[in-house]
Amino acid sequence: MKVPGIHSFDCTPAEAVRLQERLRQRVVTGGDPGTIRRIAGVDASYEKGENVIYAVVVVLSFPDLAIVERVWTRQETDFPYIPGLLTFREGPALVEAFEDVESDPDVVLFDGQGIAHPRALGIASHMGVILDRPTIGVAKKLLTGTAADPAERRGATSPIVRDGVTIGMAVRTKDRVRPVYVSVGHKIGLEAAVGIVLAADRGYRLPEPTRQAHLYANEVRRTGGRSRESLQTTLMQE
DNA sequence: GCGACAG
DNA sequence: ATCTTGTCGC
Repeated sequence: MKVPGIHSFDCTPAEAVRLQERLRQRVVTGGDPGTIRRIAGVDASYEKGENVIYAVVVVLSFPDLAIVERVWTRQETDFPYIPGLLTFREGPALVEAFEDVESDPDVVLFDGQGIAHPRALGIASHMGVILDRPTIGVAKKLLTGTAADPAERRGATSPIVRDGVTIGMAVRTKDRVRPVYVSVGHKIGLEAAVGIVLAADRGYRLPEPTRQAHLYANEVRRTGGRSRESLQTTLMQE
């Protein structure tokens, strides 16, 4: 994929906050991707004590959700994990991974927040602006705002509210299992985002794109991308 | 000042 | 995110 370099990630935490406040104005919080044929999931994994990050992008067909492409990258990071500044830690590696993606995903799911963020620019929104394509944030925990617990049945929802404004939706993707927190990333509305997350879920807490990305990220970290399953992708990158 | 705090 | 086995419950 062509990823137009919008800005540099080389900055201090204070500069990062200012950049977020500027970029938030470029986020489009409405719309609908239309017919979806390809949906991608993104995730990152780390080497325990070192500053090494493995970032992956997994593209699946939709609505059948069969894996059609998997890309991974290994990169060193300097930026520490700071709540609210996750993109500055994982962004560089993610951009590198996306540059190797050959498919053309209609929407991308991220492991983290979209606009349900202190400055309305979680990793899904930020990357959405960088990639200029529809994105959705699917987080396992809230960063800001509050939400009542959704009914226990799969499909139940409850709005994530902050200052009286709905910034996302707690979504029960599996009966009696903790909900995931969905928020608009870029170029999509909340209703469409929730519908896509549920349509991309196959009975696990996490929707397939994100779940597969998580599994793959751990696989390449533990095997150095040399496992049998990823041999083909590995050879293509070498 | 104190507590909270995506991955 | 990562370090880690079995175990209780649907």
